[in-house]
Amino acid sequence: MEGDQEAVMVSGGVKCGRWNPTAEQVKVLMDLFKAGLRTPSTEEIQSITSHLSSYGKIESKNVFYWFQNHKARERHHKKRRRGAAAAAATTPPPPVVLTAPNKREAKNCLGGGEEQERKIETLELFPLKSYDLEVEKTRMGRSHEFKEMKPSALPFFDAGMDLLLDLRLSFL
Amino acid sequence: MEGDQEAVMVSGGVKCGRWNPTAEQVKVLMDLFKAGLRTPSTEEIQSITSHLSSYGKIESKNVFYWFQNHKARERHHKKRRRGAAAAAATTPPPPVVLTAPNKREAKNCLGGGEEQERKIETLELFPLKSYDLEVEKTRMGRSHEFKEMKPSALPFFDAGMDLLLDLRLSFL
DNA sequence: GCAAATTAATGATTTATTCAAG
DNA sequence: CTTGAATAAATCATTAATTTGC
Repeated sequence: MEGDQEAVMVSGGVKCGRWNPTAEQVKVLMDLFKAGLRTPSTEEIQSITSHLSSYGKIESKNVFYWFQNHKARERHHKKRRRGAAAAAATTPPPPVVLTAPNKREAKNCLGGGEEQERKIETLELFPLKSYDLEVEKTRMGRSHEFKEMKPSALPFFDAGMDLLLDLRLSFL
Repeated sequence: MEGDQEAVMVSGGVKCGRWNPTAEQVKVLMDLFKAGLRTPSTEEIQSITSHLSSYGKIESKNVFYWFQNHKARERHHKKRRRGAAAAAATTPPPPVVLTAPNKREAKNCLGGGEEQERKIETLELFPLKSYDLEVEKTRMGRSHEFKEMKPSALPFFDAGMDLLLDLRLSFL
């Protein structure tokens, strides 16, 4: 039961309900998640999407939503846990806690500070972005230090033309 | 005190913090909002952005965020009502309340159902998309009727190719 | 009168809820 | 019931107003 999950939409009848992830796709996504990826950047999303497209139809937004939902539901499931003995020993401690270039600075915490953000260090699933670059990007970081900063260090404000819809994806 | 709000960034020093709307830009946006536009579609956003770019630097996401924030804050301000005669004549009742092709179906309501969704019928600010088309688009509305619906009817994520970063912005 | 410090607005991001397809 | 998709509410962060001391 794992060989024909794709090829249901986009065949001729323009039948495109919602994305139905393939087993392989889910596996990769899950691996990435387990590795610590929570909020992939635009570039990461694109990269992931690109690679996952080999397994079947997929769009950037699917990847985006997947991480969003998975993250949210992971938390929610821990709190509810149908039965009783729930979040007792069900909380597998975060694997790696390296630099967190994606979050603000470190965030003043908000929900209470349950689980800090965690970031991957080396994901060998496929060459994503070379995470070092993220340190430079740092979203927008301290923009008050723009003094001598080169434009390359900027996020990607370049845009150049909204004609191509260069919307971002960094929400969350 | 109102003629030099632009031309502060994008001059040569690559100084681009956050978008700072021009008076004209704000005016147009405000007009659109007053006309009833609350959650513009991608195409509308693009069109608006395109037209507003004549007044100064602007990106699609700015337009998107603007509507989002303005909508949210309009509601919030009504509940709090700071001083007394603050927004006295600042709250003009909704002008037109035609079809609501943008929302789901009619939504089960959520906040309580204060003000129903309202939609513009004819915005003569500039030829947007020809709102008739919206009836077809209907965001996603009854997506269970996808039967013969063309992919063009999809929200906006149509994508076609993530290679060009056609991510959307409809979260939130 | 102006520039640093403080506050008020509001642009941008994240989290929580909701809806609906499978 | 599970989960992809979408929206609204809450939050953070930066810019403009405004105030204050000189």
